[in-house]
Amino acid sequence: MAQKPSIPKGTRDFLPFQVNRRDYIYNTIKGVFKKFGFAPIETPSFELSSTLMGKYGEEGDRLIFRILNSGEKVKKADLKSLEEGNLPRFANSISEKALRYDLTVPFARFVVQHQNELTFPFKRYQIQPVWRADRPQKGRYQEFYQCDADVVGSDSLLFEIDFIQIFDEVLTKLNIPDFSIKINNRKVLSGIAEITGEEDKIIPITVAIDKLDKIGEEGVVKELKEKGISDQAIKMISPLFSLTGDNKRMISFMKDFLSDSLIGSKGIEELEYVFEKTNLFGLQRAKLEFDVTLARGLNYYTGAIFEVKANGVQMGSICGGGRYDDLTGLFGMNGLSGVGISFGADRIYDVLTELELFPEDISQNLDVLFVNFGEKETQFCLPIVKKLRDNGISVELYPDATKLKKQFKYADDRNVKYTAIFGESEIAKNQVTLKNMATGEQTSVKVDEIIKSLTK
RNA sequence: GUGGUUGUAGCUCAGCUGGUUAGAGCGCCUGAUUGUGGUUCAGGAGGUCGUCGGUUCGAAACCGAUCUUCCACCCCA
Repeated sequence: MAQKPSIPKGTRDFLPFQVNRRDYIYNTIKGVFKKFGFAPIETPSFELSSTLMGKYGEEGDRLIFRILNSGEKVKKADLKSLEEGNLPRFANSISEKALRYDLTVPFARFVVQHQNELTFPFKRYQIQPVWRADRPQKGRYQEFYQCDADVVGSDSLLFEIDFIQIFDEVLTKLNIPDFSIKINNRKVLSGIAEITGEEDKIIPITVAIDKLDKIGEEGVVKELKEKGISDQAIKMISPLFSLTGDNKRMISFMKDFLSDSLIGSKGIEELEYVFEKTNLFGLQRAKLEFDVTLARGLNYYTGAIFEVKANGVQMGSICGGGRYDDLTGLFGMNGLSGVGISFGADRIYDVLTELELFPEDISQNLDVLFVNFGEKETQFCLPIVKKLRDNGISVELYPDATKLKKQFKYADDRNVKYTAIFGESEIAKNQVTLKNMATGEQTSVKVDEIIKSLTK
């Protein structure tokens, strides 16, 4: 018996209307990337394990999909390591490849490998699927697409400003009514750790305060204590919990707060620059917000950190990004600063669905359907069909001369704009009857004028 | 990775403390309407109750395993 077919957890099939909607998102993003001077690249869906492992922290390693060695190669299995409980070593003995976990690390590898073929600063965009062995939830899949734009080879803050505009422009074009671009700076976070005398605990500190809006001040204090942060340090940090007001005010507060920290002051200076320059031209719909509690991608970000949230929708962040000063250093090429952003296309899809923001016409795959009346009428139809197609109009002639009810229902299901009726009586008058499927209105047009009336 | 949750027709869901032939709405197909879809009416098809095993005279229901869904952690797009 045929078993019920299924697909692995956290993966999805896409129906035509869904692919149309996804393409609409990708094309919008691509258009803006191109406008800002980014060029496309692609990298393999899987990399050598050694390229990926250890680049995302311990958590990340756990979530990387490994590819089992093929055929005879599994014989290399290091059974001794398995017995000794050394699972990473055992895994490496049977797997030397892994599915791409994000687009940033493969990009760093790409830049190092092709450094002599690239012109710096090198700006690329890349839209490809990535895989994570995470437990699926709503808006979290094991296979999903990332749409990244990065620039390497420049530490100019002008790129941070460009990326803010890219976020703004893409999401405005997609018609998302209300969204916030949150920005912070890793140097500010370092500064906080420094002035509290807990420099080595920067990660636990920032991870804890990142949860402020979720678990509240008490929760954060509790977590800080659990991580072994001194009471004195917690007391110093606590003013940050109630930091509110406009960006200018928060920044000036942080400026004082971090005045004893060189690195912290540098972070504030960078933020000030970005805000000041962005204010010169303004943004369309985005709210640009400084958020000290924002702490993402700490494993490699060194400067700006971005996160974008759609307001009024229950959904995690829809975009992220930041600056990483030495990503290519991991592959032996030092001193190249990079900054980049990523659009979470799948989440944007869910937001657009929830807010009903997809345009109607993107699910339209067929402009005209010709009714099939039989062999004789087909003779007259085919040249017209050809002519319409040559003019960029998508046309089908129904494959069988079945009853009209069925043909019209097919046209309806296909969401066709016009049904063309070219039967005996029309042929006699050298006219075609065009039925507008949305309004039900029928008009007779001369055969020579079909294209004119369809393209107006 | 930890704790929980879900699975019955294409879809959304009923189905009582285990008891004949498992239901509804929507969708689908056929006809009313042999040159007209979206409305209406009449009829029809469609289910090894996620899968495997166990308990029982008897399981959609109880137990176990497994897969899947969603949720909270962890982390993250």
